[in-house]
Amino acid sequence: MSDSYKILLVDDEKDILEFLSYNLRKESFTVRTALNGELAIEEAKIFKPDLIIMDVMMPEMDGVTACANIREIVDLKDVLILFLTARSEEYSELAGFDAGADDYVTKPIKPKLLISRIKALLKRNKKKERENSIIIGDIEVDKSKHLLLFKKEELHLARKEFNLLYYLMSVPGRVFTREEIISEIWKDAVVGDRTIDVHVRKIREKIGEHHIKTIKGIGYKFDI
Amino acid sequence: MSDSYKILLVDDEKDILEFLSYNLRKESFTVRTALNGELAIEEAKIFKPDLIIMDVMMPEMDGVTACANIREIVDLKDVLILFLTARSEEYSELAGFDAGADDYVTKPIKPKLLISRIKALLKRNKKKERENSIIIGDIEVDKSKHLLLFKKEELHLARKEFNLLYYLMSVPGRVFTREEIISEIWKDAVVGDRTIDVHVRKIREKIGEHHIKTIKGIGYKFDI
DNA sequence: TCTCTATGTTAAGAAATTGTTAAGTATTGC
DNA sequence: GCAATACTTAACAATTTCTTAACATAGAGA
Repeated sequence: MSDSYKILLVDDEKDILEFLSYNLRKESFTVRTALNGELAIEEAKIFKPDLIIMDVMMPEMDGVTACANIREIVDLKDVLILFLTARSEEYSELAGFDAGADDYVTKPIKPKLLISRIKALLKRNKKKERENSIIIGDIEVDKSKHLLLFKKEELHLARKEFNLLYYLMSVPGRVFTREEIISEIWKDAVVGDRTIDVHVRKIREKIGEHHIKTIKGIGYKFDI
Repeated sequence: MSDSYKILLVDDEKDILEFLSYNLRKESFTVRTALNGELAIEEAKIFKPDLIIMDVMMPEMDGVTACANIREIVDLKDVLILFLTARSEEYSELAGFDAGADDYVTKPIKPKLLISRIKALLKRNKKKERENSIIIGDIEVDKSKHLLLFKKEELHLARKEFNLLYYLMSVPGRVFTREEIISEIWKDAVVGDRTIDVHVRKIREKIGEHHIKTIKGIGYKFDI
């Protein structure tokens, strides 16, 4: 998996924390631990993990309560939460899902299974998040929102401009020929020679000159 | 559970279908069955179940493929899907979640466990559905009460206006195309070009101009 | 350096899209 | 069935987007 996901482990048994930490770090996750729900919340606020793996039964504050509390925190409301439960605790499962858990795994824990579950969870989540959005340097384009953020400022691009920028940014650094651009943005329509240039100019007006480079005789490319 | 949820059972072994049907009907679920993925899709289109319980390994079309296909069907994209897998098929689990499964249960099946899982799933889902109140900034819409609070003041929106606003607010910031809006609000009916605009205008009259943004050439979006 | 060609720039107006209004049609509740 | 409300349409206005044409400029190769 790409750039090291952060996982917060929460269990009151140190043996389990160590055992899981070892296995997760071996998979190159970044791991931190907490001994109960209360500590977990404090740690989560600072650590901002991608995933919290938490035992349901814990002293001080149990997993379900902790989970519900975490969901109230704006910064953490999208964090993934996976519960560990003893095989018999069927009740927990229900309560856990109600509190907003994303998955649960029954003890005794098989590391291999747990890791495949974790990867599945992270993958599902990633897919949702990044479907339409391209972020490069200080430029972010989101197709589903038709949004261009340039230095965190929202700018408006007309449809053709937006599609053109999005197309160029889809493979940064790659040169797109004029023919490719026309067949992507204008489909079958016939347009004059200067049309692309004018659109490029308008984009450059908004995000600066240097991001879209002209490759004379060939086409254009997006560069950082 | 309230008014009899509909469950579609899919397995190539008739014994299992009968065994599960019996147990589920005892819990007063409405049950139908299918013998493979292909038949399941056909049945699901008509039956519109709340939940599909499907074996991963099946002839004709396996569960994962069927699941992926079902997720493509608009009417069925929110149906719950629970997989049955042999204990050893760890692979299936991964593939299943990828294809959009909501849960899975390993064989051999313990009816009691399965039913508690089913209830948990349905409960989770119901909770989501019932949370049909959206609060964004000083605007609150509650679908079940057909209520619009704007700056704590109760305003009246006609049905189409309400549905349109609610739809746009369901994913704030996301642009909904005119086609999407029409197929959501008008279903199959054919309406003229200006109809949407007129409704948008009426909503804007009530909640102000800037919340619903026009993205020329694409559609509309709700923004804070 | 000169020349040729590809691209940059500008402004104008054509084209496309949406906004607005009012009137006509349909639906709903009583 | 009537009145009131909701919804749709059509005509036209307003706005934005897109393209073009004319000319300017830059860069590669002779």
